[in-house]
Amino acid sequence: MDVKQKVKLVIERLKNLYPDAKIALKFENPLQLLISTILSAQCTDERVNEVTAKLFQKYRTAEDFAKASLEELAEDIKSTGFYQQKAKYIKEACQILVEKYNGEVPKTMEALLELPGVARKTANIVLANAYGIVEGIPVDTHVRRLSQRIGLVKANQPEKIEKELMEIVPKEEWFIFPYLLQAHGRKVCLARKPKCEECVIKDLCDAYTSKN
DNA sequence: CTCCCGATAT
DNA sequence: ATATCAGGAG
Repeated sequence: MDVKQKVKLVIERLKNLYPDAKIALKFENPLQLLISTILSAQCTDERVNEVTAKLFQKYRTAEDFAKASLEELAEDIKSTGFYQQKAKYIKEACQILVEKYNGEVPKTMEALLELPGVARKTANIVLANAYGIVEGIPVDTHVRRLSQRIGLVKANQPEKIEKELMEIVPKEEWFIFPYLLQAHGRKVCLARKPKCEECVIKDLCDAYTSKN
């Protein structure tokens, strides 16, 4: 089957299965989304939401984070893992926001990529969910795993995977696509033990059809 | 490529 | 015990 046709069927079936698929991180403004997304590296969204519920009470503006004690900030985000790195990223990124962007989160890919701790995946998420600007497809661990298992892409590096996906996923689906794969990745197409028998797209999946 | 790194599932 | 969780920097 043509890979573009396959993508359309995958999207159609997953939309039907997960009609409410959307970002799982809780945020009230672009700054909160930026911080949450940085924290979400190698950590479940659920835990990030637990941490940010308290964090965003304590730190309300980019200035608050920029002025924060590194040790204290690290302690505040400890349970998300990689806490020393993430604390530095957040503090330094917010210092840049204060100095260059009047304390606001910039709206361009170029400006976002200059922030420490922010690469394409994080930038794509912030642009799309805070500003409605869809320039690409954020490739996280779920998007990568499912895209490879199903056989939508051949590449291994996130940036190459994103490029391949942008060529086969219709642009109007770029926004919803990663959330559909994330929902399916968390409920059915698990990393360690995928529940292939209850999967609604197993007939389209290379990993499944090659084993059965 | 390695390092950062706590919490949970298996 | 080990793999994995909305990654990114050096």
